[in-house]
Amino acid sequence: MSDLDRFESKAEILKAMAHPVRLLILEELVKNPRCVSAIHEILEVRQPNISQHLTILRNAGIVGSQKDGAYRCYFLVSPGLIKAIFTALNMNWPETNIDDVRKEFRQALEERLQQEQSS
Amino acid sequence: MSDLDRFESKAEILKAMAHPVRLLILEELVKNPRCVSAIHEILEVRQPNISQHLTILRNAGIVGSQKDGAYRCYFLVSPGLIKAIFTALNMNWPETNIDDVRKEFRQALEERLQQEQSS
DNA sequence: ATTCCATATTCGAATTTTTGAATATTAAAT
DNA sequence: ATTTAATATTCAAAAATTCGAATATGGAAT
Repeated sequence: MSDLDRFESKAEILKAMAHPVRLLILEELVKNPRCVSAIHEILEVRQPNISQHLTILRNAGIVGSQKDGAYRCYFLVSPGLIKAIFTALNMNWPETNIDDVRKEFRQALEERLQQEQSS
Repeated sequence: MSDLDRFESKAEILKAMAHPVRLLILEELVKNPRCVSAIHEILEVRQPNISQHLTILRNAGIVGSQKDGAYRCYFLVSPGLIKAIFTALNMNWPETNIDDVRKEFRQALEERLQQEQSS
């Protein structure tokens, strides 16, 4: 497994989430499973487009679906994952102090130069 | 602020992260600030392409940079956010049980139908 | 001054994403 | 059987992404 392959599937998940409409859908599904028309009601987006976005989420393994009569119920496959990402995005994270960076960087740079010499 | 606008900037962050090369870069920056050539060494990708990916991360506000002589040091603006997302992606989350979903869905569906009647 | 090293930018082609429009499918209701 | 409601699919055009190739910039070293 190459180094890049390790991130293939994670990039897929993030890419599938990386759209405002799909985030809104996911926010709703965090609360409850929902059918398409319920999602349609809270989103000024045409129904076929919602189905298209749901297909993207399904193909990424983020949502699953289950038929119930004429309705189709969508739900989160791993609610914990989605909740954790939402929580992370909603948090007020401290930002890096630029002076700390400079020290760390110098150190990392020196390490790299030493390795270069020893090879 | 429309409902969709609430997710505009979060989608931007996720989109910027949603690429294997950029995830690998971020994984490295979680450990230490790094210059472009250090990143280049651990990634079989041409240097201009790495700069392009770094530009995407910078435009999304995910990384910052600081000149140091001929080098340019890249670092995470909010390391906590990136770490939290990595942690979430690396966890082994339990998956939804389909039978639980059915109950929840029925309930949500009924709520929706009642609201419809009352309006 | 010139060369070398680190990094950035520009351009263009290939690919992918996005969305509306139209249409199809399937189950429920009459 | 038709109609209606819920959802999905297909197609096409516009927009955005990706990445290599070539080139540019700017600092360091000789």
